[in-house]
Amino acid sequence: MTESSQQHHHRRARATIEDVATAAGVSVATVSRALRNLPNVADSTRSRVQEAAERLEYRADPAASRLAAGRSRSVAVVVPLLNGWYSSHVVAGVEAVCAESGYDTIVVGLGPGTPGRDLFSGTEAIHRRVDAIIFVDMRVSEEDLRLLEEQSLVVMSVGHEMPNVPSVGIDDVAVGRIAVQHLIDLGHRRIGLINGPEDMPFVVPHHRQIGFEDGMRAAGLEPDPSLYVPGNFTIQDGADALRVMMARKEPPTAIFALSDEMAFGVILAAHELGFRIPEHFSLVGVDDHEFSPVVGLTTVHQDVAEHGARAARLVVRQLTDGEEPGPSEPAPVRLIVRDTTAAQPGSA
Amino acid sequence: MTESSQQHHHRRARATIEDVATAAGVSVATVSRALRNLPNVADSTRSRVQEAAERLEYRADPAASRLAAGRSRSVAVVVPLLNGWYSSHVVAGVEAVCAESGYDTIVVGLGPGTPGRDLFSGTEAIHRRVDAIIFVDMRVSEEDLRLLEEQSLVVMSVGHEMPNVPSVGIDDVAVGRIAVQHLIDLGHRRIGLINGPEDMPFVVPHHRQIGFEDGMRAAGLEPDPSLYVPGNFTIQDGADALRVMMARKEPPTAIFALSDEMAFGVILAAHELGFRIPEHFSLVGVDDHEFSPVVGLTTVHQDVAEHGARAARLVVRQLTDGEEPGPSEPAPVRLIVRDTTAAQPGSA
DNA sequence: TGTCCGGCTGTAACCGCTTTCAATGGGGGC
DNA sequence: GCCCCCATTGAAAGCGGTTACAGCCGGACA
Repeated sequence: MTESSQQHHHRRARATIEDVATAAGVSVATVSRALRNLPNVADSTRSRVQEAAERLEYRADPAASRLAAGRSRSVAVVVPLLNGWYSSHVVAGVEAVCAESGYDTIVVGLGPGTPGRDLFSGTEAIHRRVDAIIFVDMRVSEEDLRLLEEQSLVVMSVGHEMPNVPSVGIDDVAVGRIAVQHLIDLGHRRIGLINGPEDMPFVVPHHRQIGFEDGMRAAGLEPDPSLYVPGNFTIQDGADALRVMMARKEPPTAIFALSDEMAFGVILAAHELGFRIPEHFSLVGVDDHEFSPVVGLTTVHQDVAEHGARAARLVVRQLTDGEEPGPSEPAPVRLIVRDTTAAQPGSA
Repeated sequence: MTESSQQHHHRRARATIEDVATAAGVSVATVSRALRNLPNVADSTRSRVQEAAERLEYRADPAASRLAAGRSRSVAVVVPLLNGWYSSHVVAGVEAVCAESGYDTIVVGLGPGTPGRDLFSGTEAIHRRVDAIIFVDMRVSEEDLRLLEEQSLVVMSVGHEMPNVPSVGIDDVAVGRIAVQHLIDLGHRRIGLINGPEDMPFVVPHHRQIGFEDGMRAAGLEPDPSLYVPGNFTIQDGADALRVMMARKEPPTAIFALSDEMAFGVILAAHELGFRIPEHFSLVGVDDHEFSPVVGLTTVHQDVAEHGARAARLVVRQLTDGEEPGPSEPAPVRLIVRDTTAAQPGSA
């Protein structure tokens, strides 16, 4: 091997649109149109351009496109916690359809853990960085929404309804109703609720509670708030809640936990306390976490990744066709009966 | 309210760098320098510019900056599964430091679930989209690495070592050794291993297995491969593995599961099969999952979010100072003894 | 056969910032 | 007091696309 042959082959510099134009014998404008499948390009021309592009391994520089076109072809997913079960599933769903549609997915963690941070201040504000923002489980102030509006960003919410913002999520009232209905059908009357945090006005747990109470009343039962124990959606909260409930004179015969993670805590604490499920009490959760089938947890299933996917689809459609999404119906949920619920012994 | 007053206040169009220049009475070049804290700007000038910028609510258009500067100020995190425990924690860590350093974090899911997709093909190739790529738990071909190299992208790996790529992760051999050592110290001799997948040559489980075997031999014990059960790191795999192990004539008195999720499966199956832990056998996992303290699982702790953070810091530093990271030492791990391990009854 | 129309293309003006290079001016050294 | 040097600043050339606008040309229509 001679000196001259050694690795002098360092690939030509990245081809620009001009190179392609030259190679195809057309103008850059035509290349641009041809490659983006815009109309008004003769078929023969288009294929000639495509060939040239392929041959040169041409890829449009996204920065240049963005600058010229004024659209970034990327969407931000803003979540309180990037490694939470719910958020990470939503992100996965969003990313899948964004990728498919040619959008970049940029994630932003904006929880209690990141105090000073917000989307608007600082050099690194969201400004002009993305075409759309998908909020997951976040409350956004009117003021902030107005700012986003002003930048004509497409906004979407997952898991939390906000006025004037299209959202995807489930009917949380129905979730509560379905869960409690199942327990009532099994003959349970004294049903405990492992609720959301008690101080903060989150709407998801609130709705589920409403559904729970609706369901009770529909069956002619009066919900007993002394059987509500607040929780923060962690497994530990579930475990703690069970201890509190079982310390009562008359413990519930069934428990509705607002999330599977809390239900897992219940299961653990039950083992420790010597209770057996469903012999001693029934338990139903919400989510259908990956672990739920394994522990046999009866739960209200929701397809969270699909929520993200759906949100992303709506966003992409709006970005593409300008088609504003109407008020969409809530994503489906369904009860999955497994091994943690059984008929209340004393009942019919 | 008269007709003319209605909402005609639509905020002035976004200020450009020129507006700031005019407002501050300097040239755009000076504004650019002043706002990015470059040297060679008089203090008085700088503050005048800053004031003007603030007053006009000026934010540099990222697309324009990117195009002009040739750097995108964003990094890609490529993971096999966006909603896995490990990946989502790494992503969280990466995002936190990227945000702090003014980088966007764009996520890419590139697992078995997304067959045709790769980083290089298609219009939406990674090309020129990011300054750096952080691979999480991914094997990347030499060929692909060469392509990335060519684009002079900074590359980093988390959780998986590759030749010629700086990586952050733990010493997986040590993990195996630590876990088994603990069990041996407790008097266990017949120790089961819930391993990685048996067909695929993943290095993480392999290293942990090596460590496991090293530890055994160091104590004068011969590891017994018939006590190895393959798994795929899911809770279900753990449960299944326990059943297999316990079906043996001489079941192990202790089990080392290569991940906490698999260990959870063991705990569940144990309940079902009527085994008590640690009375009937000891169990140690790896990860220190959020659930582990709650179930009392003894495990080898690793701070996964911190891995991501560390990787991001290295990347940012390299991007900023051009300082290539030397071979860094592995992140620390430590044994956390909780309730699933105890002395082997028959031992000293 | 002369217009008109519509499909294709090309020209060139941006998009908004970074950076090179040259110009300017004041202070220190001699 | 003069000259040189360095700290500041500005002018202008990109960065690599997109797109409004205008030109060209052949067929349909009268």
